[in-house]
Amino acid sequence: MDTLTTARRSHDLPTACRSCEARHGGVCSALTAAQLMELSKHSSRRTIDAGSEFIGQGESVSSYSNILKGVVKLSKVMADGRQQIVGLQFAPDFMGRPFFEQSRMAAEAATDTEICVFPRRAIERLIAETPEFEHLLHSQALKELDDARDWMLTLGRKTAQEKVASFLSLIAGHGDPEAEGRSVFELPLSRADIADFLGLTIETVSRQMT
Amino acid sequence: MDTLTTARRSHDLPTACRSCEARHGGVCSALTAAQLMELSKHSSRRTIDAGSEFIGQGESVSSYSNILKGVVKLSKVMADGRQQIVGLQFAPDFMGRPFFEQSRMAAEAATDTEICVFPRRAIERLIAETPEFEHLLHSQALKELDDARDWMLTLGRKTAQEKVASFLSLIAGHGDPEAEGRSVFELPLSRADIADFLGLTIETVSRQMT
DNA sequence: TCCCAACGTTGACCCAGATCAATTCGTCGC
DNA sequence: GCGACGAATTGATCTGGGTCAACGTTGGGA
Repeated sequence: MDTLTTARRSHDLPTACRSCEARHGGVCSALTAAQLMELSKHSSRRTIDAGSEFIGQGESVSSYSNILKGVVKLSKVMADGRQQIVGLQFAPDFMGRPFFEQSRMAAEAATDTEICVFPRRAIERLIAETPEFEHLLHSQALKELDDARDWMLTLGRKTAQEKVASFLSLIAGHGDPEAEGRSVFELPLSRADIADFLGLTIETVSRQMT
Repeated sequence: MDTLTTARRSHDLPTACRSCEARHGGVCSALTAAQLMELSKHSSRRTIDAGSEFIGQGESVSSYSNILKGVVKLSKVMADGRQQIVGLQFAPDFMGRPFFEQSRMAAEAATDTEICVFPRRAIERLIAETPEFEHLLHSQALKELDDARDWMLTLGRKTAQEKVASFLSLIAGHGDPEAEGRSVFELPLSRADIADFLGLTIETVSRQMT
């Protein structure tokens, strides 16, 4: 794509989308300027503080969203309180389970997070009328499925030490590209979160880190 | 859909598809008779004996397939031999990772299995030209993702006893509908397979079953 | 400045499930 | 019918990681 086209296009873009990270890597990249304009009329930005849960397990949700900044934990809780994190999402991931209104897990901000929220109806219309949009959602779902299956191997067959190592390598892979090559990086999750992600206890995580 | 339409349509169908289970529940249901006819020219049936691996981990695959009968295990193996089953597929599931040629896991028939094999190219053309086809693939991917995440909770947080119970309930749910309500049903997997699925050893599985 | 609460680390002990080993069951070929 | 081999069960023992408890450390609020 040449710079001229990009420049002309961005002129027609909704203000909110002009400098949006999700505009390029995310699902919005499948949309025309006109579709973006229409969608942006019904969408809104929202910031979420670290630690606050914004979708509850079993809750019925009438919106989808894109992550613009931050890390989101997807987790499942059992009746007795045992918890397992089943996915981590980073910008510019799309959040929400297409074609199913009830959420089968909770979503909680692991760091301070910013999202762009779309009404369910608007997204479903776009899916129906723009095959390229569904294609991107499909690709993301396949990517998440690959990740989930890799993680099943970690959960089922690795030792505590290997689990922690796998976690660190996962985080390093999603880290700030500016920190690339650096030997120190920031952990977006607390020990308790890491434990829930790895199927361990916080004590074991702590011991393995030392 | 009325019976007349069905009857007329099935007249135009490729012989192989006439009595195919996957014709209705599976991805083929998104295709027109003409597309099916075209696809069937390049596709072939294949039977696989229980226990034989037909896609190796890391192998590059040039075909997709539909399961017509039987149960298929998807598994990941570590360098030292530790193995984890990361998915089970039943008729009429579609098998293969769209848009990615290299298989990240092995596929092995758990029971005697029959599949309908399609060349990669033919499927990718269909995806590109038939949004409804990609929609069904997308739906199946989302379903598999839901299953994988449920299983992560089982692997990470349940006791051996709960794992076995979850496994039995999973199998019962996919069982022969004719056996519905029956208190006895057949296990399509060996103890070793169950252990690999649950992240346990065969001894533990055996003890929990008693 | 000093609390206090949340988070993290460290230690002592224990148990679920792994490991190792022996035995039984089932089914196939002869 | 009879070995023989693989799958399943059963038993004895060991250990990785869970549990419980005490103790830093950090940071925000009065």
